[in-house]
Amino acid sequence: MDSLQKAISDISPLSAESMKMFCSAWKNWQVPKNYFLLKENTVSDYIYFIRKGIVRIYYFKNEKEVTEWIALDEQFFLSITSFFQRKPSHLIIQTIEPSDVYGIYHNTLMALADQYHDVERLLRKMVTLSLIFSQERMDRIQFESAQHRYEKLLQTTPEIIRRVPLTYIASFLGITLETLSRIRSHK
Amino acid sequence: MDSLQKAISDISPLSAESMKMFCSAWKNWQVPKNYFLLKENTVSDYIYFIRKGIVRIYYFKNEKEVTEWIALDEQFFLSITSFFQRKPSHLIIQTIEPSDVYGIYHNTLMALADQYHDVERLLRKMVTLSLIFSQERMDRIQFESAQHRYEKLLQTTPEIIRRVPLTYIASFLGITLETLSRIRSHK
DNA sequence: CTTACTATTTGACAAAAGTCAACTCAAAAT
DNA sequence: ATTTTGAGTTGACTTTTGTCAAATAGTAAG
Repeated sequence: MDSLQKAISDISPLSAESMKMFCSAWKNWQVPKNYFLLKENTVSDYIYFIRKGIVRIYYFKNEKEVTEWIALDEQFFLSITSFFQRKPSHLIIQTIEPSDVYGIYHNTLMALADQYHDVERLLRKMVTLSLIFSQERMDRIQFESAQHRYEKLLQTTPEIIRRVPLTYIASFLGITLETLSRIRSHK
Repeated sequence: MDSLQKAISDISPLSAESMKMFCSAWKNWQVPKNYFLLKENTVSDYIYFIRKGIVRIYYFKNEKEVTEWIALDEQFFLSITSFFQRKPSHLIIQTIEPSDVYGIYHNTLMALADQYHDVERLLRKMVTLSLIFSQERMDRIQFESAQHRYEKLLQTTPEIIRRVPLTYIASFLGITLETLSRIRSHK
């Protein structure tokens, strides 16, 4: 529970009581490789935190898989649209490695956010951080070459390249597997 | 003040007291065309609401203007990074038409969010909505053809195409002016 | 009504990335 | 040990969009 608690505190401090209530609301699962945390057309009930392992979040667009996000190392992740709007998800969340995952149930979280002002604030800050990531990512995808995007990923999260199959990395970078392969062989 | 209040209520209801305090915290400006609401390298102090008029939010990338967002018709807008992280903005916000604009000051908003739980919740919901837009936009830019993106914009917000110069629309769609011109002439 | 300026269009060519198919290599299964 | 399978690479070719330059249309100012 320790690393989750730290991740929370890093985003926004909570009072002792809120922290106690909030932390104890998370469930923990040990899930194998290729396990589905969220299946297509299901309403997503959890915000997750990955303590160890890797998951990818993807969807199908014209029969092809598009990787929207890859989470590892003490990161939070969720299907934003489905979780907050309570709609069936077009996103799929699947582990890439055996993983140690925490999750907080939608209704539980919302009840806590209603009850504790500081939990609501924490939630707001979490969403704000996601938004900042999302904008940065969009900027990169729109205006930087595939090569540059790959190099950036290599620089910021080399872990991903070591632990995730290239097919997924390619689609995370918004390019085809072949293009990625060519970029990699250029030196 | 009416249309602002409606826009707020549509996102999240506020108690009578919160609503009164919150609404009265907004300032109003009538600004001419081409007016800068936010200049480069300035910390952004406001969340804005545009009651009438149009603004565009853009930045420079390799000496070229990139339009990140175009807001019109009762929309909220802001420089997310700068406003929330209190960092000088690489974004520029400029009106495209004479506009009727409301703004709430950073410290005022944060004080209200601290004081009133429901204002914090409203803020969280606003950020969540932005995040959903941002993700949808990224998906479109990454996986739909320029033509498709243009048609979608034409369908959803034809207002923008009527009232905004094509240069800005092109860069909002993530394409060059020439490409946009060709798409338009194809029928 | 002209001039000057800006916005938009068009053409010729180049670059980036995608598509499809064949091939290599290594790991897993028999 | 051999076969099967899946991941990744490579080649040839196509498509989409960008770039640069020139032409045209549109608008505002004198």
